[in-house]
Formats: sequence, C-alpha cells, structure tokens
Amino acid sequence: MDDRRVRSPGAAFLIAQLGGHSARRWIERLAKAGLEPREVMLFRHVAVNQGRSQREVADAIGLPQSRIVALVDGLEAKGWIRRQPSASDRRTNALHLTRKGQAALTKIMAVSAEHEADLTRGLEAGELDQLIKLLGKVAGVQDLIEGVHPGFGDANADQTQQTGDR
Amino acid sequence: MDDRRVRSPGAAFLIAQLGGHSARRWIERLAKAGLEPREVMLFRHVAVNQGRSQREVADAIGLPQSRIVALVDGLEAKGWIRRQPSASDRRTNALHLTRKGQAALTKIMAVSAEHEADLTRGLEAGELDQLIKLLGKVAGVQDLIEGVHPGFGDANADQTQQTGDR
DNA sequence: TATTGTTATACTCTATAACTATA
DNA sequence: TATAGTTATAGAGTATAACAATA
Repeated sequence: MDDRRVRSPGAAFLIAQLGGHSARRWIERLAKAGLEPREVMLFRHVAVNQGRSQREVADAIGLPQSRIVALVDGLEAKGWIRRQPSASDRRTNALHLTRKGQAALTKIMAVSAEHEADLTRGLEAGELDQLIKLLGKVAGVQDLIEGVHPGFGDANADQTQQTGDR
Repeated sequence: MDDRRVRSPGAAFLIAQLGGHSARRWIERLAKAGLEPREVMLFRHVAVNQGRSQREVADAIGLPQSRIVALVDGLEAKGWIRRQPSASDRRTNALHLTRKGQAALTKIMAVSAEHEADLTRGLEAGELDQLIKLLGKVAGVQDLIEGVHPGFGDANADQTQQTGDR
C-alpha cells in the first residue's frame, strides 16, 4: 500500500486539524476560568446585540428556542445578563448585559487574547499577517466571512481528522 | 460597549472557523459517497497500519475498545476489512484491508482530493504553498505534526465559534 | 491474575412536540 | 389563529462497568 497518498496532509487537513486544536484549547482555557463554551457563545452574542428577544438570539446562533432557555437561566443566575420584559409585547424578553456581565466579558476577552497569543507564538509578526491574509482569502471564497456563524448546530460534526496518523 | 475588541477575529478564530468549515464540508462529501466519518477514520487507520489488534487501534485513535467493535462490524459487513484471528494469541484479531477495501480507499482519497481542491480554490499555487508552510509552522509549535491525532474523543468539543457574530 | 474482544447498563445531550400566556 | 417562552418526552450517542475466553 502506497502510504504517501494516504498520508499526505494538504491544506484542508491542516486547517481542520489546527481548527480542532484551536477550539479545544480555547475551551480548555474557558473551563479553567469557570466558563462553559455554550454559555460564552450565547453571552457574546447578547453582548454585541443587546435587547434582542430569546427567539431572535436562538435564530441568530442556530439553536432551538428550547435550548436557549436553560442557557439564559444560567447566565441570569450568574448575574451576567437579565431578562428585560418588554412593555409593548409582554410575551418577549429583551436580553441585556448587566454591569457584572461587562466584567465577565472583559475576562472572556482576556482569555481569548491569551489563546490567540499562545496559538500564534511560533510566528513572527510578518508571518502572522500573512497567515491571516491567506486565511481571510480562503474564508472569503467559502462565503464564510460575511455570514460568519459556522452553523455548528451539529455537535457530531466533530473535527474528524482526515489523515493517516502517526 | 466597544464592539471592536469583542468582534475582532484574529488568527485563532479564523483557524477554528475554517477548521470547522473544512471538517463539515468533508463530512458532507463523505456522506454523498455513502461514507460515515467515524468509519472512515478507523478505516484509514487500519489501511496505514495493517495487522494491528482492535485494542491497539482503539488506543491509537483514542476511542474506547467498546466503540471499536461496532465500527469494525460495519466495515467488515461492507467487506472493506477483515478480522484475522491471531494464531499466537487467540484473543486478538489482526485487522487487515481486503481487496474491496483497497478500492474503497481509492474512492476516499478521491473525495479528499476534491475537498482539498475546493477548499483552496481561492488561492494561487504560490499562496497555497505559503499557507501550508505557515500552518505547518504553527502546528509544529503546537506539538501537533508528530503525534498528529487531535484526540477528539470528546464529540462535544464542537467547533464553538469564538467571535461576535454577524 | 491480567488482558482481548464483547455486551449491557446507565447517563448526557439533543431536538420535537405539547403547553401557557399573550397577541 | 399565531407567536414567545417554557416544560416534558423521547431518541441518539456515549462511556463505564460487567462478562467470557484466553493468556
């Protein structure tokens, strides 16, 4: 069996491998800081889009409404966001960041910055710029930059490695 | 709230985003060809490391032995691999590729090649080389090239997006 | 006594479908 | 009648622990 063809990495594999690694490390860092990835995902969305209803948030991040409930419960229990009952439509809750939430956001950004620095520590400044430029180019062609959210509702789309190992 | 810091992409996010995208697209392509990612993962490992026991394979790809069983059952039912009972130790099965498996492997490689071409279609040849070089450099620092297998036993380590959306 | 392959159990996560209150 | 939020249910996927055969 001619190993070479089976093992050859290629950009697609490298990206998938590194992407999985990046996501995993980021989650580890969050965990150390007592943060859960899904909460963080929703929390950041609320932070950037304050005042949206749970329904709107659910649609935006591609999660069923039913899952939002527990997530919001948790974030509210932590005191990071609050459900603001709407006066005009008493069925809806507008989600807002609290003061405590601002602090949490700062912490999350710090964690992300650490993560970024760690992941790119092997590159010089110029190389990093190059890399970001090239990745951006790929992302652009893949219609990824604009819509941004990968979807990822499918937890089983795990970062399956595509190479011959070892 | 100063959006900019919250939204800023950064290499780590870009990589995670593209990595998720790459993995997802690859899985889609496999599905079209009637292939299941987990099967393919195990199958490719067997192809490159023929004759290993189920236990060895399980350890290598970081899955519990119990999960290997059903996977091997499926691949054997397809006629791609076979359980070769060991003469020296009658507890173990050595896993081998069949002739039919060779053909399947060819098909899988074709799918992967298509995927590679599609993902990198936005780049010129020189840029692609550059990208691979830079990614390789990052991967090297992250101790990823050598051990290769990302682990990924945790299906919940989904490629959680790390950005402010939209 | 330890180990390989296997099966069974118990648990987590998830989407889907009811349900209520408002509109 | 339709929609927002919520709760309940039922299914898939998983690891862990038991099990039988062999070492």
